[in-house]
Order: sequence, then C-alpha cells, then structure tokens
Amino acid sequence: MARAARRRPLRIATWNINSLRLRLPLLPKLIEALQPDVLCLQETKVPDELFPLDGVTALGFEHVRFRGMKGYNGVAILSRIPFAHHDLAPDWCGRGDCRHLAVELDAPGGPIELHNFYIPAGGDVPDRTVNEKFGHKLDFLAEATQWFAARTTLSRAVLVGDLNIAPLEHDVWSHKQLLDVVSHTPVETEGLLAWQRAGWVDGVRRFVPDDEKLYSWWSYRNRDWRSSDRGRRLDHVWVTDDLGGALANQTILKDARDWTQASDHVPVCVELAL
DNA sequence: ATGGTTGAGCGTCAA
Repeated sequence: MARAARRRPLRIATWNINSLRLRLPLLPKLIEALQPDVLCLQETKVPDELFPLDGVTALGFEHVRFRGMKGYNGVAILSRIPFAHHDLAPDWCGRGDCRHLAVELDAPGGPIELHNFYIPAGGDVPDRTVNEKFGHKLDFLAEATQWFAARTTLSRAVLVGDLNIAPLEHDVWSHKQLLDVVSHTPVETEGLLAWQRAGWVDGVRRFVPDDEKLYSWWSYRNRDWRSSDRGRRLDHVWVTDDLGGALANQTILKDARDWTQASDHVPVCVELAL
C-alpha cells in the first residue's frame, strides 16, 4: 500500500560566528552536529569581495546570500534549498551597516520568509543620552518592531539572529545583577518581548520552561566559561504563529563553546515539521 | 568601579 514517507523536518540554524574567515574550519563540526538545511550567520566580518564563497559551497550550501563590510558586522544565509531574494526591508536606521538579510525559502508546504538579524550590541552604558550606541540599539528595535507590525499579512515567517537581548529572567545567569547591564535592561527586554508578542513564537522556549536557565553566549572574559557559567541567551529563533504547530525540536549547541578557537556565541537550531 | 579576552587589521575600536 502507498504510504507517504514522513518528510525530514526542515532545520534552520543561527550562529554569531565572529569572523567567518577565521572560523570557516569549524563549520563541518556544526554541520555534523546539527545537519542544518539553512544556516544564518552574523558578525561575518568580511567584505563581500572577500567572502569565501567556494568554502561554503564546498560544504553543500549551494544557495548563498551575504552582506558584509570591512571589519565589523556582516550577515550571511547559507542554504541547501533554493530561495528567492526578499528585499522589502528598509536600510535600518539609515546606516547601511549590514545587519539584516532576508530570503524567501522554497520550503515544503509553501514559501517561508526568513529574516536574519544582527541587532546592535549597544555599548556599555544603558543610557542613550551619554551612549549613542545604546540609542542606536533602541532605535533599531523600535524600527524593526514597527516595520513588522505594519506587515499585516505576514505569515509563514522565521526570524533568527543575534538579537543581543536576553529577554527573560532565566535567559541570564543573574537577573538582579544584570538589570542595569546592556542586553538585559527593562527597556530592552520589554521592547524585544513587545516585538515578539506582535505575531511571533519563541521557537526555543517552546521546548524549555521559562524557569530553566538557558544561554547561547558566554563572554571571552572569564577564565573558565563553563564553571563560572555567566551566560546570556542572546541568539534567537522565532516563528510566526501559523508555524508554531510545526515546531518539532530545538538545539543549543553548547559544546561549540569548547571548540578550538571558539566563537563566544554557540549555534542555535530549530526543526520545523512542515 | 574595574578588569577580564577576542577579532580586525595595524589605530584602536567593537564586542
């Protein structure tokens, strides 16, 4: 009798790689562990003319889109499945600073709009009157929130990236001690959750209770990141409400923090049963 | 309050 084969879930991963050229040799380890169909990178730190296209296509990602600049920022989307460009979004805060890419994935069941964000870190002082970088971060957040809110027909979308905000109490090692630390201040966490509530589901917390500690980043500035365990969950995968039922699994690849010459962020992956 | 470390690319700046 004919029985439809159960389709393998679509896996979408995100990683702040903190220099693509330096850490290209680590990508096979990520692929072995997560088997992603789509991999979104942030902080590639490579201008487009120097992007290692041959290196990523050799890993099986035939469909690649990237936007980089010299020294800082930079995002890329590497995919095993075809996609079309999605170029409706504005130049956030009018800076041309390579913090966002979007594509329309040719996914089972219909196209999926995929957004890859690298939100400004925001500097050290959480006060926009003395720290312009914090103002930029808040402006970016507000602009993105408004832009998505205006897209009243948004459906079948996935939003990933280094959002540089740990929104929940247990997304940081000490809620009380981080309330005045950039990434966990109330204006940031409330802003991020307001954006999320306007149509998105947290694809990782769907599987992990809110009262359980969960991190995706550990600073380089600790002697022993694992024993001190002063982490924050800065990297996220959100899906629109209509895809919430397709969420099948999540993985935060904590082992990656111990790889040779590791990034300070680890990959985060979500499976969608489409 | 400060410092701790890493990357880009050669000054420091950004994180």
